[in-house]
Amino acid sequence: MSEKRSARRARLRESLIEAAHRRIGDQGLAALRARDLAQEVGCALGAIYNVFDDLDALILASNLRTLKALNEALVSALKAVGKDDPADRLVALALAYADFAATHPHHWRAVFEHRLPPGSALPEDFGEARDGLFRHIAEPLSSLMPDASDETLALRSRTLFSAVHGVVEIWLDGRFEAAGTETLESELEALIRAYAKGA
Amino acid sequence: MSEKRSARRARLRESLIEAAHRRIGDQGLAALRARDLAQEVGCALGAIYNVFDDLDALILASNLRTLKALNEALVSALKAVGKDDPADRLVALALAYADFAATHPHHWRAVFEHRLPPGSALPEDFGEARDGLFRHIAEPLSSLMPDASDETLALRSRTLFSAVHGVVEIWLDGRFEAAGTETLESELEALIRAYAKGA
DNA sequence: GCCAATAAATGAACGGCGTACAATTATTCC
DNA sequence: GGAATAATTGTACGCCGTTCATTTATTGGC
Repeated sequence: MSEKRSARRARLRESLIEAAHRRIGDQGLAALRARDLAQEVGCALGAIYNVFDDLDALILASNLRTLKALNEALVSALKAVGKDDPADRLVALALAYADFAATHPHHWRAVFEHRLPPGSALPEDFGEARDGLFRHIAEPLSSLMPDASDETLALRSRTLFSAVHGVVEIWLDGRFEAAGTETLESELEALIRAYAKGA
Repeated sequence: MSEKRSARRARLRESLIEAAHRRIGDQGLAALRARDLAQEVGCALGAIYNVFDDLDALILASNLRTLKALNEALVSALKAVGKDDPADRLVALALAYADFAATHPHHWRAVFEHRLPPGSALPEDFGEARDGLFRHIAEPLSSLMPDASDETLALRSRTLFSAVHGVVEIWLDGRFEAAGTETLESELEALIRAYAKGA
């Protein structure tokens, strides 16, 4: 059996992703250092590049975890709210999104801050995980706009997601005086209720 | 007269800001290099640090220009639209914002991408220029929500700005398939019309 | 169980970055 | 004109991600 090799490889990959995820959560993406990671997982500096093309690939792996955790948070928020009122469901999604961002600010920021070098494309699974976020919105939105085609529904979903994201982003940004989370939540709710009412 | 000294100083500052602004516009913030700047304006590498504390200060100076240009774009958009319908005015603002971002993507991104080292605060004039953007929104919004207090009006302005910003950001982001500008514009208009109708 | 073949692990070294600094040159003021 | 002062210079430092020749461990055939 040639298990020992691939098993060690997999274990190192896993340790590195874990360490990177933890460090990003603690200190933010900008504080991530290859040398720190190597020391933390107990491998040589060069060993990182044996299991990852570069740090970008490692960051993407960590960010993928964040996206999956975020997705789960949205799913359970949808489970906890009534199925009747689509506006309620949209509000629940937005509040869950804001709560996740406020609870894991560094992880959440890392997903949107990180930029690949120009020319390289996002891996497929990452794009899929991101698109999955939009889809949660499409369902209640279709109740709200019964005449809309699937295409415009997809567009509107992405737009509404982006709007909520923008509000959360600017409200949680350190450059603005940090307002209480209650303010953010009531603002989000006001935005979405108005939008739902007008749609 | 001790003009020669301060005049030279001012000229160097100006040249550096100009060069940085141009380079950011051409290649983006991430491609900005102190050595390139020094070569472009014809001064020594160390001379930069004689007129700026560090590159962050220079970037902030360039970003301040961007903010001022953006502000002017919003002002002239408001001039070109009727004063009657507040929804029209909000739409005009949003479209002008999107147009500016699409026309000067690197400059626009630099304003929001750039992060100061933790602990240091934004200069006053920068914060003022940024807050000025919100104020354009407050005016039509107050017509839309005549019962709202000044405080909630300020909050709603910031929220609506953030929402529009988020939509533009995610639509112009290279990580998403770039849709046509018309799509972005129609999405923004739909978002704001619905919001205005429901408010 | 041994031995080539092959993959993995190592850490010193590379090139590029922002910034600091001692030495040099220019400007100011009396 | 010359002492005092400020600006300019470019080398050098420390840190970064990444590479690579070398060493070490694992594998599959006999």
